[in-house]
Amino acid sequence: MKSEHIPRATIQRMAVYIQVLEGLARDGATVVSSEALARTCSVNPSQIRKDLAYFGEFGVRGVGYYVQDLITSIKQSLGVDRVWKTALVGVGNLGRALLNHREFRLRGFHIVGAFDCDPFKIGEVVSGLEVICSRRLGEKVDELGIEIGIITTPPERAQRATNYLVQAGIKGILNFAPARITVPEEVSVEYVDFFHHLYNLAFKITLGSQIAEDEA
Amino acid sequence: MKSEHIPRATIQRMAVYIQVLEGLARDGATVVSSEALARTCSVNPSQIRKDLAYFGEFGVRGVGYYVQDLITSIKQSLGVDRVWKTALVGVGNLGRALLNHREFRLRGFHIVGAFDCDPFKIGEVVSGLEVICSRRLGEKVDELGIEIGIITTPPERAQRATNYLVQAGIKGILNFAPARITVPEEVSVEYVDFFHHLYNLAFKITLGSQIAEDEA
DNA sequence: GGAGCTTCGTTAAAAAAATCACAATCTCAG
DNA sequence: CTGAGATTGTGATTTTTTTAACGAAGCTCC
Repeated sequence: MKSEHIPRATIQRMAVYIQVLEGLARDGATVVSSEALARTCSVNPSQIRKDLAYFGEFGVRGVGYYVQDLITSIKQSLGVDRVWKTALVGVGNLGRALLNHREFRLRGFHIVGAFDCDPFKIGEVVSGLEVICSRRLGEKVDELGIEIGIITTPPERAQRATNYLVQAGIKGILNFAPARITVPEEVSVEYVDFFHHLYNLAFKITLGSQIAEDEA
Repeated sequence: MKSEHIPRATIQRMAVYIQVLEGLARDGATVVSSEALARTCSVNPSQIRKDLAYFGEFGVRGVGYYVQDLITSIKQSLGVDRVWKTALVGVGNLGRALLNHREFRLRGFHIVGAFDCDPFKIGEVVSGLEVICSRRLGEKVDELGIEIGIITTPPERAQRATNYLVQAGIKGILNFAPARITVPEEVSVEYVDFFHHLYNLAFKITLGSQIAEDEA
């Protein structure tokens, strides 16, 4: 099929598929059917086939999908079959935790610069990286070939960090700060907000008990 | 309206509305129209009115929404107008960062227990909490009135942590481990996965440059 | 107190997404 | 080499979600 417009929801699910497929690969599975994969991901089998069809034909009729090949194909399709260099802005609790998080490197996202505007933090070495003044983002982004910025500042400093990153010519931002940020159209933003998820959870739990009460 | 079924997407947006409204409140705004709110959230004004209508009538025709009242109403609707007690399982880098994260308490999510299965960590005090053996989750969940579990273990230990939490009678789980977990139907799960967001970002950036190339 | 302006809540229409259903095609056994 | 069984890819259908349109309702100013 290889369609033009790909639903946002599809992309989101692709990441889930990768996660599950990698688990299957660890467990030694070589082939998986859309039905089996669907069960683990809690989606409809047709959904999976349709999602994959947006990117190409990866399956074998009568057989299913070869796990390793599918992982590779999906990663290629998403553009995560290569190394992405990132800069982290805001070396607080969360920032430090992310800098020490091995998984980033494992998944091809290399944090190659750590930035902060606090003079007491500048010069400190965290996880092998010297903390650099945020004002120097421009030169460093060029020098190190950074494409993605990770914001872990407090909310009130998120927009300033954004501005530095945008000015430096970054292409995408992963924002952990609990604040909306504004960027020019050509820059992509993704928000990671624990509280969104906690709110969802609280709502589901509250609703669940409400329904239970109604039924009783 | 006060409808039965509320779209998942609506709930997700509610969290965004709260975030933006709290920003507006900080800036001293007392009233906001659906149109103004929509612009900041990058959604359609009708969308906002419809989303809010699922929960009740919060606006005043000809005026808009009173910011503080709306925040309160939304929080009530979502069930986050109270304290939720949570337990964190997995005191690694990320776990420590979350334990030290003031924002949790601020938003009504109190982490009242820290658990780990590593004997070297048990007994250690992190952010005022003594790390307790994961096996003792059952007694502690009861004793402390914990309703939500936060998993920050490595992926291979996520299911075990889940089992302890489920057995302890937890109602919801926020899973930071990059692995799918299985739970009984009555337990809700939310996944926080940075890499899902990074994958989305990578895809958007890749696609963006592809389109640019096509157009050029 | 009422005309005019504004903005909500809600119904109707449009668009998008998910699901179904089945032809196409692959494997494998005999 | 053929037929049975399995499972994909995709067009058709259904469901859900989003957007548009408009009547109802409140404020302001005369």
